[in-house]
Amino acid sequence: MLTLQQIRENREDIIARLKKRNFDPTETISQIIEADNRRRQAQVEADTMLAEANGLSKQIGDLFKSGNAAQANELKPKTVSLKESIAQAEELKKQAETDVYALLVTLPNAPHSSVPEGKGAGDNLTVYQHGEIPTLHENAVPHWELTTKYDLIDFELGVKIAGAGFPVYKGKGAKLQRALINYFLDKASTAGYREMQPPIVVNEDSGFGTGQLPDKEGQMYFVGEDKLYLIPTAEVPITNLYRDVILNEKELPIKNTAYTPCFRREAGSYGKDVRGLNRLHQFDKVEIVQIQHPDKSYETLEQMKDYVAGVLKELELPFRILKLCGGDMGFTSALTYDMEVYSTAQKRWLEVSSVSCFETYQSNRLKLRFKDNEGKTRMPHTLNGSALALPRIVASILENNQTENGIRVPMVLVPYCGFEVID
RNA sequence: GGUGAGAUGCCUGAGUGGCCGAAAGGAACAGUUUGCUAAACUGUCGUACGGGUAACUGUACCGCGGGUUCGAAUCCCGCUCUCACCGCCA
Repeated sequence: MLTLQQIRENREDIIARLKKRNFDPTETISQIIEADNRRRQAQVEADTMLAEANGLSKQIGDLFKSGNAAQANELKPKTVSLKESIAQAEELKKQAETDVYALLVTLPNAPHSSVPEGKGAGDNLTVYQHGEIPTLHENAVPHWELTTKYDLIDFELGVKIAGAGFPVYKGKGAKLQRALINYFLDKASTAGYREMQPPIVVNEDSGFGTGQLPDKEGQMYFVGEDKLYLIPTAEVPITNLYRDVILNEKELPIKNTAYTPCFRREAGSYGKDVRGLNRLHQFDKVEIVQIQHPDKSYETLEQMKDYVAGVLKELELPFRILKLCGGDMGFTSALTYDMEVYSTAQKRWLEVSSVSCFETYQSNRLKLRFKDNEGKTRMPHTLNGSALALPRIVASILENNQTENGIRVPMVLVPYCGFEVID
């Protein structure tokens, strides 16, 4: 979430930036500042009285020790009455804190100044496009037919053992999955990311740290008996590795990558969006996460964007990169690039990656800080991106590379899966 | 699942009612010095929220939440977590 300091010190700037999300935070921000003023006032009162009470207690102790029990006992009632006033002031302070917090969590991250204006997906800015859209043979079909034709993925079987959106990958389909995961991880390692293998369930504190809780509660699978959430992305465990941590500036940037299955309830999705591999309850993804110095985070975001673009090029897929407009950005992001590959058979763009800079929005929640070279404690910026999510990559490989005689595997994956054609 | 022990600062670890925001050692950082991939010495060395132009200063925090007391790291209650042993098991 945004910090009080940001709001107090750069009020107008924050308001202007938030307006890009097509809502006016002016009122909320006034309320936050009002509540924070109340909090400060209550704290001053409480602290003053506490100081007095502490002083009295000390006096009483000294008196007892020097044998002046009678004098000490005289002072006691004074502290008792003080205690009541203190309790009152602290109650006010607590209430004001609760108010501030309740308001603060309703505010999304403030978009970066370069974020384009816009209401929705139609207003996103295409900043890059690469690759030829292939011409398919006349019997070309969408991936959900190809997966059946070549016996790669069994959606029905998944329904039987779990439910819709939990596919079973079979034979070359399963091998292709494994090849992609290994390829993505190897690429990330080469780019300097440390490979990690985190738990795929997280506790409530972690869900809060990266911003999934409280507002996206219904989107995560929850194991009630143990109060654990199935992760919707590796971003959650990997970023939470650094919850309550104070780093040294010299440690920055921190670069981690992880493959994990991802679980999403996708409540409310329907229609062509959920057909085949387009939207699943469980899918595989390799995530890259960085923690970076605030001065370098946007430079890093560009590098991460270019990194993902490089992977897509190697996979020989036609893709474009969008800079999301204010109206289409995620709640916690300050700037997001989406990568979309073109699915020739479905004649639509499919989102396969999202690369974002969160500035201090996550750090603040995580209590993630670093000591800068002057010894000052500051918050670093967090960034992450998919590199990449598998299902739609698989869908577009199948669809774009289909021929009359089978599906051609991208060159770069051949060493990983051990075959050149799916037939 | 059963039984027992424990939770203190970056780490180890002392502290059982006021002199404790907390000993000591280690690590880390800065400096001094030494002709050798280091040692010795000195200093610094928790976080958060306030007040103050500033120097400085107040408050809270010894797993979490309550309670007792003029006063709690220290006593009491509840919770969570960790460890050990047994049982079960990949």
